Amino acid sequence: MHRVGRKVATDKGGQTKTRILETALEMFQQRGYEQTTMRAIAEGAGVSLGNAYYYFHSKEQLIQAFYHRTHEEHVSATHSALAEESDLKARLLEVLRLKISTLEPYHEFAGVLFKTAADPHSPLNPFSEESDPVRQESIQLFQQIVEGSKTSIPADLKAELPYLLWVYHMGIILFWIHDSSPKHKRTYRLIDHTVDLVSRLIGLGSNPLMSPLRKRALRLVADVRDVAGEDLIDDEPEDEGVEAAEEDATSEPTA
Amino acid sequence: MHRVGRKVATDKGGQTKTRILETALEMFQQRGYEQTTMRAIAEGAGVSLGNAYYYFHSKEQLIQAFYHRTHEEHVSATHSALAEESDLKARLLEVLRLKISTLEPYHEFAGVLFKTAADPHSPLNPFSEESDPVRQESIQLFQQIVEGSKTSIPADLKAELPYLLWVYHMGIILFWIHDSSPKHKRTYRLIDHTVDLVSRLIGLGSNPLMSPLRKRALRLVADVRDVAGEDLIDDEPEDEGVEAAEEDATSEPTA
DNA sequence: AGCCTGTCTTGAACGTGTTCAAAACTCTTT
DNA sequence: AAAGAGTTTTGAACACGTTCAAGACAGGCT
Repeated sequence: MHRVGRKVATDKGGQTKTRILETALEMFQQRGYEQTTMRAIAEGAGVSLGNAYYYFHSKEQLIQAFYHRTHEEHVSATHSALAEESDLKARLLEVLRLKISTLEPYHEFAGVLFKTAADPHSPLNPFSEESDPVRQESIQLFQQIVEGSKTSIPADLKAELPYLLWVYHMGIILFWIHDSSPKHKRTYRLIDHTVDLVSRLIGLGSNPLMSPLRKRALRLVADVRDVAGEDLIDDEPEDEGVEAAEEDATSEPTA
Repeated sequence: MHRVGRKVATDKGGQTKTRILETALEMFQQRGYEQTTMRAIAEGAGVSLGNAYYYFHSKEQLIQAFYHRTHEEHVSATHSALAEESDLKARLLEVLRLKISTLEPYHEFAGVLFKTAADPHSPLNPFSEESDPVRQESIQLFQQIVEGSKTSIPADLKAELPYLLWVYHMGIILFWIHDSSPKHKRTYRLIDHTVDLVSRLIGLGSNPLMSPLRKRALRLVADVRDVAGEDLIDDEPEDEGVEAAEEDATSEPTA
């Protein structure tokens, strides 16, 4: 409990752990996720089946480890570009492109990434409280993109932007997974077009005239961000939930 | 091969099939998806394990059957409202609310619905060619909403709108799955707010002044809609895919 | 040296989704 | 009736993810 550095000298455990992960990723890359069995991974890494489970509580956890690792690769690949460029649009563009090229070797396998990300209990899920470190870290990168840029953005939007961009980037990845065009041209094109669109939207949203609309939209986003959270009861509990719509502040009919 | 009506008289097969589905849904509702075993379903339906697989090739297929069934319930629940109301916003609002209330009994279990929907090979996946009848039918409902409304909408937008609304409605469901507020108040509130937003956007997009922006956006949507499709090669194959961005027609800088 | 308390490793077992060859059934035709 | 051609049903077997009790392997302590 008190003594810390004991295994630190050799770190046998850590070594086996990475050996297992390494083997797993390699096999995932070649045979795909479903085709790769835990037994095969264990054998490939030269350990027993039970031992693999000692380090990774489930097969799914290997995916998270994968996501974490590629995330770190991405961050370091992104480092120099973020240091030089200060234009928000250019930063975003570069970061997204690098994300795709980082994931490149795993295109075949990456499908499962989303199958698990959509799972309500997965930490990669866009909703539910963002307690998980993986997601936090991932969102932080987009915070850096925003913070480090010269573009001036209203405080409220600036606060929500990292999360929004993260969701956007997840969408790009989802597209890429299905993109079977040569060299994933369509994905890169989509990035070009949407980054342009997004940066325009940010510009628009920063316009003082847009303030009321922006505030309205941001309230919505904040509301959506963590559904799993508290059970806010700001209304009388007597309510069918299916017939209270025609009252609303801050709204004037348009259509 | 030539004779058609043989089993039609008794339809023994069909009966067992629905019996199995019925049992499955009931069990899913009570014990959840993972907790419910195929063996339990078979036993509950009074058939052998192998027989259950004769009618449903996989456990996942039961989810699709579930989706299909609730979709039909939803359609019929929606029928009268769509006949009476002609305002687009009101139509959309009602249809979404009814969707949630139709799914209501399956809130606990519905999580897996999305776990599979995100799977690249699932027919519920928003991308990949929409060859599947389930999704087609589902989108058709939104087409009815649009077609049957008095609101005037530009043709190009009108064409893409059903798909867009379908994706939007999937988002609402995803939110609802995570919504643990009493009576799913937050979901109904989200519907109110977003429907308002969406209908305004449609109004905006129908404004002649917005034509260029709308066209641009719609091109993007059409491009996204079916990624799995053709491998369009409209460029020279010599390209790294990571450095062609600063050329673009139909765009004037804004920010 | 011998214990002791942790970490690490093993192999067998369990439960579950899925497959399949063979049996049972049903209706039509001879 | 009997034979034949579907269709439906069965039960056993397989593969895989996961669990767990037990053992092996470290140090550090007396």
